[in-house]
Order: sequence, then structure tokens, then C-alpha cells
Amino acid sequence: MLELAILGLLQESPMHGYELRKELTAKLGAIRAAISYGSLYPTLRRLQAAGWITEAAETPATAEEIPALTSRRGRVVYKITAEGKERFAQLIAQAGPETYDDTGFGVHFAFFSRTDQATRLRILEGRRRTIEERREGLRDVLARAAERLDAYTLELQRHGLDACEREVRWLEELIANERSGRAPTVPQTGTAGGRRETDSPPPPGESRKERP
Amino acid sequence: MLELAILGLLQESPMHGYELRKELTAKLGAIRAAISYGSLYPTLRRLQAAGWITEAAETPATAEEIPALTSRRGRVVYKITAEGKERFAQLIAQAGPETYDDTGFGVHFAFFSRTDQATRLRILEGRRRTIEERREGLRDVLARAAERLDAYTLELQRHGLDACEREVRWLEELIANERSGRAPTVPQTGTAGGRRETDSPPPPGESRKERP
DNA sequence: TCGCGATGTATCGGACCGATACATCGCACG
DNA sequence: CGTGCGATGTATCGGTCCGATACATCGCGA
Repeated sequence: MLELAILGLLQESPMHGYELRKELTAKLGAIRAAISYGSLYPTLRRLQAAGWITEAAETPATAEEIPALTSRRGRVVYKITAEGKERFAQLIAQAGPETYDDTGFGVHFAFFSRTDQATRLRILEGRRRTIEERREGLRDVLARAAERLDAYTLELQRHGLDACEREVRWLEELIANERSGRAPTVPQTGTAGGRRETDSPPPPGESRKERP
Repeated sequence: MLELAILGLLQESPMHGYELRKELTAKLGAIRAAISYGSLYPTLRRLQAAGWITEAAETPATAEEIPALTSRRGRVVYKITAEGKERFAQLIAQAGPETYDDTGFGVHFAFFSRTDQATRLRILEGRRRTIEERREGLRDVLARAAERLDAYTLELQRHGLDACEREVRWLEELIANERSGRAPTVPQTGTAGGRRETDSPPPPGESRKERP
């Protein structure tokens, strides 16, 4: 998952670790708290070893005369390679079961603008399926095992069930929009009454050489 | 987290691993998919080594005469010890930062009927704080960095923000109820219009059978 | 009788987290 | 003037948990 996210972000521009973490936090803030350096740096090393990213020298020109003194460590800027872009395209297109759990779906969704429409639709429907199953599980417990559980546990299940129903509706909207070729705009039920006028559908992205 | 959940469940009745997993899935279904055996069994071993739980022989009487033949492995039933109950009480009362993340809060909440009211209130307020901070982070991104992000990422943030606002409202209800000493009943906005008539606040002890 | 799905215990490699360490830079405050 | 502190920045370590896999038993229907 982290691998996919890093490859996706570096496709937008080269970055160093700290920056990557901030961007990651901004982009995935809705689904996870913050990426730990304890997973970020080892992953960067792994990606570099695999040849998907490379170090880009930070201040390449003006090579200082005295390199030995006060060995400045400096920032390490990474950029994606051609192989890395291929890897990203492959990861983004193939959908396993982990594509539909909370984190996996969030990461895939965050890069939907780099995903072709057929894949987007497949992922949205897979996610809907997953949430519907979770929802059915919760309904079962509430209907069949309610007397075994205390009031707090029941309230937790109710809240979870509500969240599932809400997410299914959200996914339905997105799927409908996707089918009709519109931008991912969902009628705002939330806070401010005003709805955003997102002006244009994202040009259906780099439509890779998917078979016509 | 798993440790706390196991200790809590075994306090209700002795169980073997498979059963434990099913109960865990039922009780925590709203917050996590299913506990992996790859973490369950090692944790059981750890808890046993620490003396919090012990093996309870499954078919103690009728010791078979031929123990060497066809060495039946059989189920391993665990029960909690007195030290285990102390450990549970200690874990449930102390609140660190991990108490307020999604999983941690869910596990604590699922055992609220074994938690005293002051601790319940503290945890609910801590959780609200955490979600409010997440909400502010999302609002910041939506207000300040919207033009940097694509339509899909924005939609993800909006959906996340909506979930945060919803959860804060839910927590407000629970906190209000807690303060007034009522049972954890939240006015149902969801599917079926009927509201449950939970008759009494659960006496802070083990109040098993809830409704008659 | 044969197979198959549910029950049941167990391990292994890997992903990710939280704590920690350490170094530099700019700047506010005394 | 210095000095301390928060932001920036890279890095490691131990531990928790997951997903895949293996293997054995039991009941039941074809």
C-alpha cells in the first residue's frame, strides 16, 4: 500500500522523505492518521533497490571545494524511474482483496485521476460489495445475537451499521457518476448547504493503452 | 489491543481459540474485519506465559487408558486468572494516545459495561478531541489546499469530513447520556424508525442479560 | 465410501507502527 | 549577543498484527 502511494506521489514531482510524509498525510488524511517514518524510510530503500525510484542530487551544480569538512548530510530527494511508472500502472490496475479494505481502497481512490475508467468502476463495485458484506454481518448480529450483547456493544454496532449504509450510498453515487462519465461530484448532504460547482470532469486521465 | 480484548472476553466465559475469534468478530465487527490467527495464537501464548490466563482441560474426567495411540490434540480452552482480571482492570482504566485511535477506542468502548463511569467519560471526551482534530485537519486541506488536489481526492476528503462530523455528534450524544446517567441510547436517525426502550442504565458491574 | 465444508491449532515472513536518537536551521526572547 | 526551542530532516529498533499456508478431525450428504 505504502509502495503504491509513494510511487503515485513521486509521479507528481520529486520529493524527499519528510515532504513525502506531509503530502501523504494531506492526500490520505481522510483514511489514516499519518505514515510512520519507521515504514516510510525502509520502503524508500526497498523501492530504490528494486529500481523504481532513484536519488536525485539536491544541489547538483556548484560542487563545493571542501567536501570533507563538516560532512553535511543533507536531504535525499527521490524521483520515480520509467520502471517505477510501469510498476505503478501495474499496481493500480490489478485489484486483489486488499484493494477493498479501508486503507487499500482509500489509497486506490486517491489516485483515481491516474486510473482508467474501467478500473475505477471495478474498484468502486468491489468496495461496495465489501461494505455490503460488512453491513450484512452487522445486521445479522443486531438481529440474531442482540440479547447476548450489552447496550454499549449494541450501540457500537448500530453506529457501524449506519456508517456502512452511508458509505454504500456514497459509492452508489460515485458509480452512477462514473457510468455517466461525469466528475466525481456527490450531492452535498453535509454541513454548508451550498454545493460545489466542480466545473469539469477530469479528462478521463491518461487512458492507458487499455484494449478498446 | 488484542490482549485487552481477549482478557475482556474470557472474563465472560472460558473459551478456546476458534471460539474466541468468532466472539471477537461479533463484538468488534463494527470496527475491524476479523482477527488473524497469526496474532491470536501468539498472543494467547504470551498471556499464558505472563500468567493472565491458564489452560482449562477440556475433557478432564474419563482419562483414556491408551494415551499414546492416535494422540488426540483436542481443543485448548483458556480461562482468565485473578491476575488476569487485575491486568484487565488496569488496562481498561489507563488511557494512552492509542486509546483514541479507531481500533483502540472501539475495543475500549466494547467493554464499557465493565468500565466505571468516570473512565467512560474520559475516554469519550478523548475520542471526541481526537476526531475533532482530524476534522480540523480535513477542513484545513479542503480550505487551503483544494486547488492542489484532484476531484477524486477532494471527494475523499469531503466524505471523510462528513464521517468525522457525524462521529462527533454521536459522541456528543453519548457524553450527554453518560453525564445524565442514562443508558447509551442514541436517538435513531438510521433505518427503522423505532427506538429501543432500554430500561435502565447498566449497573457498572457485570450486567449480563439486558432486556427480558 | 468418499469427499467436502466446518471446526480447530499452529507457524512464518512481511508490513507497519511508536519510540527514540541525532543533527541542522531560523528566530524569538531575554 | 547568545541561547534555547520548534520545525525540518534522516534513520533504526522492537513489537504488533496480518495473510498465506499447513495440517488434523468431525459430521454429513452424494
